[in-house]
Amino acid sequence: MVHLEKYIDILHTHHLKSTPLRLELLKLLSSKHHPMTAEEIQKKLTTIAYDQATLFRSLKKFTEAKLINTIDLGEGFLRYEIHCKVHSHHHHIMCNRCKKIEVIPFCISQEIEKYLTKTGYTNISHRMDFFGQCSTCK
Amino acid sequence: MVHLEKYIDILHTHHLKSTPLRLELLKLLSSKHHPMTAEEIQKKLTTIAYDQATLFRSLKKFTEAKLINTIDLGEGFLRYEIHCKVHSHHHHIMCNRCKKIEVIPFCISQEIEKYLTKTGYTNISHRMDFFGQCSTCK
DNA sequence: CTCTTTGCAAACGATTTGCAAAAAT
DNA sequence: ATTTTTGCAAATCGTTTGCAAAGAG
Repeated sequence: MVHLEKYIDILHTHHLKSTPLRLELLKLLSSKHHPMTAEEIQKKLTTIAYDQATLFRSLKKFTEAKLINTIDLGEGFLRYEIHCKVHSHHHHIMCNRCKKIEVIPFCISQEIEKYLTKTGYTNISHRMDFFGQCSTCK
Repeated sequence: MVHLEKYIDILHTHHLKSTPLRLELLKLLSSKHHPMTAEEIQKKLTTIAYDQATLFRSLKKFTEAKLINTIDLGEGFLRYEIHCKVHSHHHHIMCNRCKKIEVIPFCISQEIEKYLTKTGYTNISHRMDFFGQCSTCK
């Protein structure tokens, strides 16, 4: 109970009420710096009872509050990853074969963003994902 | 009839049998260098009768044959664009407000691909999409 | 003639929704 | 006390599938 207060605080700071599921979800996502699917989350979150709909609602709330990032690697479902200042802006590479996901800890969008700014775009954001065969699958 | 032979040829070159839907679909996608949704395609393809399932099957076949590119901008549905050597490798920017999609005619992935190659990845590909407010929506 | 493609209707799977009850602050 | 969150069940929506009939080469 005692060290859950950290997570209660985080939720409150983000204007989210603290509930059993939200605490466990935040704890889980904080422990893994890895984009998890809803299914993976459900398999891990076995200590409490909750409904699937509630999980999706919490994930949406967390995303809106920028507590987590929603990641779409074109798999047909979404992944969720804690939004952490330490690994701030990064990208991912997923292995074509084993589906392992790794972080690419830097970005290279400046040239395109400069081009887009000149073209008249504002408020520019981007998505950039890589795919390839990892060294163990080769 | 006569100038459809061009499209029949293209289909055959790609080992695809020529059918009324495939011809019209190829003609439509060739006329627009723009990533269209299945719904948009259906609204345009009114001269012939066909089933939705057939359309999706044709889109999948075309993609496998690399006649078209399937594009996922995270909208919850896919878009399809003719695969054309003239605009070969490019990316897209979509306006946050009006959803207009424009082509970014160049790429900047070399630095990351070099990094990934060093890390042991082979067969690297990527996805890169930009989002922002366009000049008319500003 | 053989293999591929089609139409139809039903299935899919991730996510969302309506609603009334329960919980958080 | 008020607002938010939950559980349940049903719905949504883009896309896919099984199957037997039709069409292409």
